[in-house]
Amino acid sequence: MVRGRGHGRGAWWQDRFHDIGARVTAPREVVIDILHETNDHVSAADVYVKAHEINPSIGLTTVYRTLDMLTQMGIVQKFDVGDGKARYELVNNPDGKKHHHHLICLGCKAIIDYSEFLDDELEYIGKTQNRLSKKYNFTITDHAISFYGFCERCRSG
Amino acid sequence: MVRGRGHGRGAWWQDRFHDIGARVTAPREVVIDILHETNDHVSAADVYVKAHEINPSIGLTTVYRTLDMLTQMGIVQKFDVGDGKARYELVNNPDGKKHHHHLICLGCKAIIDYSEFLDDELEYIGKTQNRLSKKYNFTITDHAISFYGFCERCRSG
DNA sequence: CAATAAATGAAAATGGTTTTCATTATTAAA
DNA sequence: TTTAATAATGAAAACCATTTTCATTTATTG
Repeated sequence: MVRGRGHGRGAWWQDRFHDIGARVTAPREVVIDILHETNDHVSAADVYVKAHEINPSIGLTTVYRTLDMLTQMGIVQKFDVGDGKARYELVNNPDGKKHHHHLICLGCKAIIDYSEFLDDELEYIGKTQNRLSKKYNFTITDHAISFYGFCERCRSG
Repeated sequence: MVRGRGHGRGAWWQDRFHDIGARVTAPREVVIDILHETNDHVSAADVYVKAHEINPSIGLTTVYRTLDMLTQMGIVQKFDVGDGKARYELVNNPDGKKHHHHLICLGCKAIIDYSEFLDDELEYIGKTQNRLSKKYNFTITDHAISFYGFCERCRSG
């Protein structure tokens, strides 16, 4: 069965949209395509610039609305580095990038992705998630681990 | 040796200030006192309201500046729930509250603190932190673990 | 094809955070 | 102490990411 990275009728995320009664529209396709093609942690403005190149009629408002919707659906993770603008990235998913976490420099706000040591993580997170969801009667859909500190540059600066 | 919760001359954080050549001023004392007395995740505005009750001459700008400074020093952790305002809380410290992490509801943005299962965490985080700081030549000063999902209310809603 | 409802974009409004700058308070020096 | 140098403060203005409003367009349903 061919599914791959294509976005034809039936791409995985379109099913998710249909499930909740949301329409699959051109602007939404563009935004999701951009997220797929990016390995960065993009801001809404970043997405807007790229979307605008592809289709100048797409407005910033729609980008925000789409990113919010995707976040609500758990398709995108929104997070904050501390520089005043939210960042977005695709959550682990059939087509998406590998599960990873962040190393954030408090000096220059640089973000390093790491995806090593996932075995240990899986064990720890799985166990903890189970215990927490029981204890607090909470449906857990995602998690984030961030380490803060200083990169070499900012340490010596 | 009595240290307790007092903030007389020599309180732990004042030493930190002196170390970096920052002055110990009345507004800064007020802000730090407020953080000590709060178990919540306060916004800058929250701190401002309380500070203003204690000393009406304290301005919002100074609250922001003090919180930023404390964040830079690693005394306070700044984080974002996704509702547009930054939250602040004291990091684990001699006087501070217990090490904990967050369970964040994507529906109502409620934040549940949990501090259970710290033994497992200590093991996992300690190991991972070591490996990461070596591999990425990064000085790690702090970490955050957040679980996202839906509380009972928002799940059934 | 018509009717209904959802989605969109432009512009304006919002609101948290930062900057500016003149004043005040703190520290170090004499 | 008093004074000089410098850091910190507060009010107001500026900033800027995000949200709201609303008239228009587009997608679905019958």
